[in-house]
Amino acid sequence: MERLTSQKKIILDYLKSVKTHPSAEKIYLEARKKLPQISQGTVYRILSQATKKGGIRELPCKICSHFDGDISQHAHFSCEKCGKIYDIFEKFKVPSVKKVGKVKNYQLCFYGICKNCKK
Amino acid sequence: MERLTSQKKIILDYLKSVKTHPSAEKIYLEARKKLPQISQGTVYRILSQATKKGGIRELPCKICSHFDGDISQHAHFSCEKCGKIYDIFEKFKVPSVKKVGKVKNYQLCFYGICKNCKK
DNA sequence: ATTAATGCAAAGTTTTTGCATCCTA
DNA sequence: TAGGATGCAAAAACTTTGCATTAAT
Repeated sequence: MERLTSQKKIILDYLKSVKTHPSAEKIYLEARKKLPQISQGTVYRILSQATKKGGIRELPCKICSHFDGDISQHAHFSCEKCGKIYDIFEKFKVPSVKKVGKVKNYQLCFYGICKNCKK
Repeated sequence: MERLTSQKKIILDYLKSVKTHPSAEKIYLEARKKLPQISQGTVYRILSQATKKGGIRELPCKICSHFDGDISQHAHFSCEKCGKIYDIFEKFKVPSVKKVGKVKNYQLCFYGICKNCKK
């Protein structure tokens, strides 16, 4: 049976508390503030386990994966300049793709320059 | 000024000719059939250059990037079992995200099990 | 007590890069 | 023939993994 360790709690609590879609590296650095001896391997293991279980969501991106503690269906906007990932909660109609297969989930991501960087 | 080399031609021609969204590794192996001495570094350089110029599109995925020679706006279905990436040409309405920033392009990808694997 | 989970470090993958050389324009 | 592009190999970046040890149940 799965055990709730302090490492797991700290990582998942952090992920649920932020809206910044942090990378594994960022999560590791953040967790280390509370648990200085935590290792990157553990962070990767916990993140991949939680993703598999569906408790969090992984956002595949060119450089490295980012993680989202909010598993409600929503889209993202990724700024190509500052790297920030914004949440997009506006509703949108997705096409039916039953012909191709059974969809478990999907990802919609916009790429561009955010307002902050455009100034 | 940019030069058209045989390496570039072979890679881009290949990408335009297939509908399989090959990975960089696959493209390298394919290109090597025609140009045995081509190197992986060159393949990566050509792909990233063409992506930047907008001639091809990169599909970021967990394991490694895949590339699409079709830059028309369309969605994808990624089979979690066989790894195949299908094209979805059905139209769909995307939300306006002007509040967040200027969108250059976007990516919509469905994840699930394809009909072929479900059999 | 069991045994799942961790820390550590080594190894695995994918991608990038420096540099001498080559070849397109 | 100038300088952009390549091949090669080394290095960087990200992630996974084996194993002895720790700690949750």
